Amino acid sequence: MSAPTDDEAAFVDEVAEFFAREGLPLISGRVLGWLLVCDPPEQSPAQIAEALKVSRSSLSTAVRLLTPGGPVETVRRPGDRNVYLRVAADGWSRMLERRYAQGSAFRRITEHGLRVLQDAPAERRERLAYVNELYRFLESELPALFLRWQETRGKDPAP
Amino acid sequence: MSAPTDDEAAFVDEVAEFFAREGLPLISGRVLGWLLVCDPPEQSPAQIAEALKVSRSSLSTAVRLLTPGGPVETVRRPGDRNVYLRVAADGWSRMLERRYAQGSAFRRITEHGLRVLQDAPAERRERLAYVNELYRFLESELPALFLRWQETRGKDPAP
DNA sequence: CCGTCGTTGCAGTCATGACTGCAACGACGG
DNA sequence: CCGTCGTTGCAGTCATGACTGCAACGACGG
Repeated sequence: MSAPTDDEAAFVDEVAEFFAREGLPLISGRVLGWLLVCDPPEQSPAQIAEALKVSRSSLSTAVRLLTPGGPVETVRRPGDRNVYLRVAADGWSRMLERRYAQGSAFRRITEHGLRVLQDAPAERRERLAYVNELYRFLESELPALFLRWQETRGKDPAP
Repeated sequence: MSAPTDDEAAFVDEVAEFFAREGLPLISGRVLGWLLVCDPPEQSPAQIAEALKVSRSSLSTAVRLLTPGGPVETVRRPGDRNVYLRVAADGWSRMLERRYAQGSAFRRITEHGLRVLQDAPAERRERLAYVNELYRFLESELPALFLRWQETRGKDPAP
């Protein structure tokens, strides 16, 4: 109940490994994986720390990376001092949306570069201008993509 | 000519910093930034190493991360033993496409998780099933997005 | 054949950050 | 008021990987 089976542990590690390649600490990834399969689906930090065999302090910092606007949300129950964590209904698409939105930061960098080359011949600015256009294209198209997702599937998040 | 101006160096570092956050080594990011603005646009490894003040060996390994199917390509000129590097005309969208395609790896992980929960009640599988659907959605939509980009803009890459 | 170039491997340095374990704190239900 | 919980800060360990500098090599134009 509070400990993962071998198969579940293997899955948890796969998830962690995947997100580690994207810069997330290993423990954060394991929390994410565990919250996807654990039973019950809402667990207190203490339960998670025990299930994953990690110290409470590192769990606390690991959760902080997942919870403000991320794929994990916090639940409080009246008359219960414990805090519970669970995967947020729409948190995953929010996370991906935010990751893709990172591209606009790079769009701004390319525009800085174009300002630096302000007086250079057009042919020298071409490379940067091309990349800038690509990011502007994605920036204009991706929100519509996620909107379409919300419409088809994301409408019915459980309370 | 072979050394960046202060403004160019600042731009190069911005690019490097951005890609460093995505797991790319600092030097690789600086090479990428430099190749976006340098003059001439094609430079030999020796020239780049001098412009960026890095050792040739680390430059060589840094370039390897950018060049096989990445945003940088290698050019050889007949009667010239030097190798030249430049940003590939369509390399940038290829790079992003590949990055987004990474999602299918995670889709496979979610399917592994669903197999692990094969005998669990449907309500417990819900969380994973939702994430799985989201990745399947993106996997089906993103290729069309890049295709549209190729059609509108990517048609005329310089030889 | 000589000299330069790009690559690769290796030893070694250095910075970073993930993680643990402990202590201290505020919150809060009993 | 007591006890547990979650959080935060801190010191300390450990692994990783980025980078340098050197040596060795093959390729190749002169």
